[in-house]
Amino acid sequence: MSSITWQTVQAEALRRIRTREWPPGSRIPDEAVLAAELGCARATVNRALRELAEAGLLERRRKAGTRVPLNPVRKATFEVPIIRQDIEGRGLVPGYRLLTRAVEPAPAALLASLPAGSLPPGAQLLRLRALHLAGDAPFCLEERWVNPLTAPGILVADLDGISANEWLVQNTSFTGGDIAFGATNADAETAAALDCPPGASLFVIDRMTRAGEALITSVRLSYAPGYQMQAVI
Amino acid sequence: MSSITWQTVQAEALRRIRTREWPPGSRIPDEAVLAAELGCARATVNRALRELAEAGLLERRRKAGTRVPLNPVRKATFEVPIIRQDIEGRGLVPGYRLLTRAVEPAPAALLASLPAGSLPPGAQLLRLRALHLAGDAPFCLEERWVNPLTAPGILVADLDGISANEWLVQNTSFTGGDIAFGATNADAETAAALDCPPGASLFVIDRMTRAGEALITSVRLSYAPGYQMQAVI
DNA sequence: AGAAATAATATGTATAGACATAATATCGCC
DNA sequence: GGCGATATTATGTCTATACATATTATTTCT
Repeated sequence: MSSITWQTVQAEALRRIRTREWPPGSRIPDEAVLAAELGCARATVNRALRELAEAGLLERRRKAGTRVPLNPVRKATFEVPIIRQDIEGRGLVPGYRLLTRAVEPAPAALLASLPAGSLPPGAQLLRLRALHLAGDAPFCLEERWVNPLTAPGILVADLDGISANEWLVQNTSFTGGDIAFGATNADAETAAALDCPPGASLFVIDRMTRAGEALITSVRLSYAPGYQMQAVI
Repeated sequence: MSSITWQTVQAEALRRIRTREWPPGSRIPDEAVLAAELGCARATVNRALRELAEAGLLERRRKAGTRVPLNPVRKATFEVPIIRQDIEGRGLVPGYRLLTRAVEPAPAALLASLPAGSLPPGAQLLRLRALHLAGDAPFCLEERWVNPLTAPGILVADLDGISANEWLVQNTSFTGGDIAFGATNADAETAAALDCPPGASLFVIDRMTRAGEALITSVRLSYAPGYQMQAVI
């Protein structure tokens, strides 16, 4: 029909940014002007530019207009797959083994890393250690604390066959959380579990999820040496 | 006025997903139905649900309707800051030191990791090794290959005071790339540069950016022990 | 001059209506 | 029953218009 889609407009805007027809730091024409120039409605231009702004390629402010940032802060998006799906996606057969299971008071190290109010004083948490396998090889060691108050049913759930993460995804509703990536040298216990030399460099994900203010679960995933996590820019 | 914004609709949809009023696997009401129920236009519902689908919390297909996925693949977005800004954001004073600079043929290891056509046969690349400092402490070792064909001017650029990354961001236009995170044990040379024990576990980012098919730059960033990268879910 | 009130303006968003598109369901035919 | 053509349907998108909102520019007042 009109053949001018928001994708068309977006591509054209991208082209002008990349060719420096719109140089870094400069202000670009108003939506209304672009709409007239490109022959489409302002809403179409709006959608195109809004998405570019969300991606960090433009900066928009009411009344001040739209500018090409001098130092674009590019945003990358990555998917946080369930480990089983991650393994399957690599063409391997996923396995899961629960190593230890206990109910313990929250350790000081965990309490220190949480904002106040995440846990009631003296809270008892479910502590899990489990190993994810890819084929016959260890893939990832999971060390997890679960708050039974926000994950009711976890204490009686059968976690021998299903990963706690999958149980939580299906049975709780989190409203937020954060995630951090890092690296650490394998300690003796971890090395034994992952069947790698002590001191080997492991990719580590620390993840915390909340329901409102309250902690649902905190987990550290230590991946076997060589693991890489991919993302697109 | 109407007071029903797309954010309102989105929040309500999120609530229904979280409370399992819309259980995993189920199909949710059509846009038109929701619009009537909530008292807004279909376009408003569309924007709310579209964003949830982009975040992985809903699955939408024409004619088939909208469903709550059984296994939501949550997507997390993180910002890829310029290292200098990363250091400043941690409240430290950034520093930069160019260690070595040479023009060499592309090494086999790099060629192997690139798709065919990324580089002409026998291409000469600029090889850089540089150290980023936070205060007086080493922060990150940068090992980079730059393709002068897609980064014209790089061979005569003054890279002693400015990071090659910043030069590239300001002087080239990339159309895509990919990024991978991993961990590795510090080799002797890297350990010396980062002032850490050999074998220490380092967080590593491998990043490649392209202009169309052609390589612009490939870089490995090895962060000093203890570095963590944060993201929000 | 400096501060406070006011006007102007670009983006942000809502709406109703229309058509496009992809996927599914149904019908007719062999 | 199986297959292919056709109808149906939910989402995807564009348009024109209107009003909201944040921010900047201007004017007015002291």
